[in-house]
Amino acid sequence: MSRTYHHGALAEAMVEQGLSSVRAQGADQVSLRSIAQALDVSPSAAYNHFADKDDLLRAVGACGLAALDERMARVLAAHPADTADAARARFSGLGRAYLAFAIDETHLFQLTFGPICAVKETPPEETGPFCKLMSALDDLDRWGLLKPGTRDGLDLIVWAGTHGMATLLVEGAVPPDTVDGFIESMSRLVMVDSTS
Amino acid sequence: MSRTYHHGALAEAMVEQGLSSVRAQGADQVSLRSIAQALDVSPSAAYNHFADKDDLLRAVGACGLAALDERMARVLAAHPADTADAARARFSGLGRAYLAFAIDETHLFQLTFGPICAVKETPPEETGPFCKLMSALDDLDRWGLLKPGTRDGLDLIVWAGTHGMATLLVEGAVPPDTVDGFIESMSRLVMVDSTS
DNA sequence: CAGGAATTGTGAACGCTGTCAACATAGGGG
DNA sequence: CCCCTATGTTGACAGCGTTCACAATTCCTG
Repeated sequence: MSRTYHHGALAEAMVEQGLSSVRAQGADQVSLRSIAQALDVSPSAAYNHFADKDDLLRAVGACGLAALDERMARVLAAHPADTADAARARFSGLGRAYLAFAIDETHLFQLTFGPICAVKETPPEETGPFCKLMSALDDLDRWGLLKPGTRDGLDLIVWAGTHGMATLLVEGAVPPDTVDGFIESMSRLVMVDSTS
Repeated sequence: MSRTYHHGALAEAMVEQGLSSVRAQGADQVSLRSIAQALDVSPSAAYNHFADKDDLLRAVGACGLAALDERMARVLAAHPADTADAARARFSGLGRAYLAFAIDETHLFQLTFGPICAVKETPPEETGPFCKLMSALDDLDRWGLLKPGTRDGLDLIVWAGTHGMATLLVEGAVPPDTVDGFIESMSRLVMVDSTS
């Protein structure tokens, strides 16, 4: 019996199942056992591939970070950085993508940036989303669109602002229809006046 | 036996014990049973005062919000808003207090702004910390310290920025020694040039 | 091509958890 | 004085993460 005694790719399958379970119910409500059951596999099988439940959830969270990064990469692909307007579009587009991810992947966002998946290990300079945000600022600077003398420290302001707005959205402290105003205010604050 | 069959103030005692357990271990690691045990009380006693574990944790999280609010209130008390410099000090002081809370009450911060304690119910205009941040902006505006025409939308920028910086600190994505730079950049960005 | 080793699965068990129902105790108002 | 309500206890339940001993499969080596 059990022609498929070996699952073959249990690790990937569990991450995938974990991904959809987290999306559906939030990481707090997901149990290792339920993931195993959904795959017709005994719970202890997971321990051949992951150290413990948190380890599995970390893998799921990493997928979340990758999904966010992909959204932002799509924005960059859509706006080649060859004009000043494109640089503007890249900047606000990246912000919008970040916030859109928070809105329609709330649970995944919570896991990815939650206590379990400490970003501690990966320094910010190497995580895709932060890196892309920074390079968008560099683009703006290249086209002279930043207010003079403000480049220093702007990384942190923009990153914290965007990430903070995302968490406020996720917590429900602020409704989704405030996103447009936020992006516009942020742009006005950071960039030189566009009505010239 | 059991002279103290009735505890008398179990609800408050459980919140207090929950508070110190959360501070020590983080909300994820705290069990209802351990709180009851620390108070020499049976676990089910909790259900006379709280609907379930999350309800108890919400009460603890509310204490966290109150603690943050108190820190910010102390800043306001220390700087009466009667000069332009005081207005500046109130603004940056409130930001520093918010971030200091995130740094030395990490676990409590995570609970207070985490998935369990949805701020959803309490609209932002009524939560103390946000309200104080807003009024500090109004103070700056009154003294003509804001860049002209930027008042609108600044609420969200400043709130999201501060809260975002706090979560980055809590996640360990950014070290505590970046706080000074952040506050300074934020001030420079929001306020009119101070070297006049 | 045989056979042992490494990999990857199972099953039963442990202690812990949140929660509930049935019951016991205490204190206050008719 | 007695009952009612508030507040506590006891015991039980299902579900959880995790571990251990073991079985099935695959792979490498000789």
